[in-house]
Amino acid sequence: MGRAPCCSKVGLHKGPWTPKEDALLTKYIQAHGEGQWKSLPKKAGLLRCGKSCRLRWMNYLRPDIKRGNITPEEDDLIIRMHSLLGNRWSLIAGRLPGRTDNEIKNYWNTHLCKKLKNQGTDDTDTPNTLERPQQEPASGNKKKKNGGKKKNKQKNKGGTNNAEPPKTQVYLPKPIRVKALYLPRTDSNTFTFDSNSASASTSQEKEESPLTKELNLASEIGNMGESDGFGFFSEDRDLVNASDIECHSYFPTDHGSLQQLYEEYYHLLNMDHSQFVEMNSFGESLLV
DNA sequence: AAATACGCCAACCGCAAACTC
DNA sequence: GGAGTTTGCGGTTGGCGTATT
Repeated sequence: MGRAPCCSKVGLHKGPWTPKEDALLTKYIQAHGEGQWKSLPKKAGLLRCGKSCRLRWMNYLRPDIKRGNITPEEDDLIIRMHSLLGNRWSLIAGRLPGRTDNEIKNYWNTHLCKKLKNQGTDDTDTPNTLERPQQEPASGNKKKKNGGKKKNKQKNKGGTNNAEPPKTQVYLPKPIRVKALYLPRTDSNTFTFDSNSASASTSQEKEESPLTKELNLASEIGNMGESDGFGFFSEDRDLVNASDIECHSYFPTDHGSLQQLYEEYYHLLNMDHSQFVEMNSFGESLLV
């Protein structure tokens, strides 16, 4: 028996969020900040599980979410980042300010998958330079509930396509959790976020990572300073109201600079295999 | 106009990493 | 160091809207 679903508690709402719930959640987070997802629903007066609240906030309610169509530049970047990183949606999303991993994942599965297949590129499974260690069929034993309505969308994702010859395994930085910026809270915290503390905590991170330094350099070169940018792997997503916050952007939002960063990625990930040991720590460092 | 097929995307689920004690 | 808890990620599903028959 697996563990019980997190939302199995009697009385918890599931399914689409109502405007009222949205308002409650938004109001609570604006007052108290993100985090404490487990206890948040209770405190906010929501009959939802914490996970559901987090998801709703991250994917829909955050004020910095960019709505609207994916631009051709973003489209292009997603394709190329995916070719390097595979299904690391959160990492890819981290390069696209205002886009969420869910959005990119959906976009990939609905648009780009087809597009690439039509082009014969079929980059739908694995990165062309790297492969996730021990990449397994992600959900081979998951039951399919709705026997039939769906058309086996993305069924063979992740290597269930058995007959494929074994690919050369190359080091890939193991998928890591993209950690949100830590925001110190106090009891009376009203979730104001001053730029000094923001840059203090992030500069700390910068100092720890050689690649981050490089990327910061790239950022400086590449027209930095927009207030709506996200951090690289630190994801300044704790920003509740971007308009209130002056925050350094480590990464560019314009396509030219994204291109530059992509090239850095590409270079990094295509290093000679003999350098992988070194790259291991190097790669790890950029994911911290 | 009705039925069916398909596309899209918000939300759920399970797993595992990170954190806390 | 280990157990328990919390958080984040990626895969998958369900349901609504639109297109096609």
